[in-house]
Amino acid sequence: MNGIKVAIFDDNDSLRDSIAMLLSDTKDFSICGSYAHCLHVTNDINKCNPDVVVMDIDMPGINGIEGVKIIREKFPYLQILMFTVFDNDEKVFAAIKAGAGGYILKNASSQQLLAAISEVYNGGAPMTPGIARKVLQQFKNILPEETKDNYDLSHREKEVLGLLVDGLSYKMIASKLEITYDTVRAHMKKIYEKLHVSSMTEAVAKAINRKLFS
Amino acid sequence: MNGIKVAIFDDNDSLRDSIAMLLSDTKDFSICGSYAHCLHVTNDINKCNPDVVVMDIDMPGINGIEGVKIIREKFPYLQILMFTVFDNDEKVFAAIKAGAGGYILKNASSQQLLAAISEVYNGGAPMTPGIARKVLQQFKNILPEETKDNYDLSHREKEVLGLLVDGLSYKMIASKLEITYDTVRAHMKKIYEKLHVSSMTEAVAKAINRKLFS
DNA sequence: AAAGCTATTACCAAATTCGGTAGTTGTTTG
DNA sequence: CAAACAACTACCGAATTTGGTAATAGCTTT
Repeated sequence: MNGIKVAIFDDNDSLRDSIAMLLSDTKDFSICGSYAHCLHVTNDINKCNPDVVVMDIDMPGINGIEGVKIIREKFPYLQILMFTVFDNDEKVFAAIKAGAGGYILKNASSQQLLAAISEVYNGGAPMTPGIARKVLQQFKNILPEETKDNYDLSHREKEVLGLLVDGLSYKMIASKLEITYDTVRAHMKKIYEKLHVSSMTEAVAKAINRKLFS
Repeated sequence: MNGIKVAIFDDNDSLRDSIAMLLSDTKDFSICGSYAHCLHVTNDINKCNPDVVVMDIDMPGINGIEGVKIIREKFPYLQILMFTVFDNDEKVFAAIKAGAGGYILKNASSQQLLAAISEVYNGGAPMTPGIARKVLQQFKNILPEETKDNYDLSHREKEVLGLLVDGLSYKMIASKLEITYDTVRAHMKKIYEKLHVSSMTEAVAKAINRKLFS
């Protein structure tokens, strides 16, 4: 057949044509749509029904990241490969957050682009080495800290603190745990002591920031 | 010269030998150390002084992830490539958190292994497609929510909420902002309304979780 | 068996928070 | 100019939180 069907969104006409040409020359890929902007992205995709979308970022009207968001909402399983000149953290992370499945830079070779389209179609996450490193670095940073700070809370105390973080009052916690209001208070006192705080807000803030909850 | 110097840690003797053989056959790589465990990892690395470490996970005594942590502490700039059979989230994320610069599975081809060593050495982050997808997926999930949820807080309200998150009481906030206690209350009422909450704890939890503060 | 820890309940008094209502002032916007 | 909004102040009553002290029961460790 015509292989992986690709749709391109990029405001650079000649680049779009080059890619279309490239894809047409292979037997594993085919081009099913080529658009200069994302203004009618939903319609466009409905019409050409691609397997993979190649998406630029800098486009007039709706930028590529917004475009990805729109596509994600309407076509949750469609794979999207970002193909752009931007390699700054902000754009990269925004694209991933929006739901892009891969991110390669425009200085990549034709072969790399084809390989990336194929990879993203097959459930991989192709990235330019530098991009991959950025992602890994950032990922490492925001990965939940090991809860070395257990603060030695007992099981019950954690339970109470958890409910507190969920916004429950003493009374509600008592009801939920089927214990007395005064028991909840006793636990809270212990928790305050162990966390070195003296109010609900401080306890909640510390619990969340120390990744104990939520 | 002898190209990229590689040290291998893997308890499978024959696999280690295969890799050593493979590396010796190329001009771009050389093997400088081959070890069955991480028990003397610091010494080992000091002796052979590699550019890249290829690290298995399942090893007796000290596992590969612990090994990575040790290496990271002593040799912050040494690149480490995980090379293992494990493709479960827990191991993958733990390895990244520990400081691995790449993660490929043992079912990869020789060529892919060589490419990965080269890539990790050159500042990339080689990953098996499935691993990359896992990372991207998880990354997407824990990436800070877009602050689309600004909740339209006014400048003053943000200020008040910020102090609340820091654990201050109404009275303390009033004092800090040099306004009346009742004014603080007025702001709080607005904040509650905008955040759709009705207690300090809920406000704090929402503020932190929505990345509005701290 | 004594000591230590966890979970539980209880009461008091002071401090703090919450919801509602109401008003002034100054700035921005249609 | 009128309307809308942000910042500010004020009071009331009810609900909630906080700190202190005290006690019982079960379970584990020494």
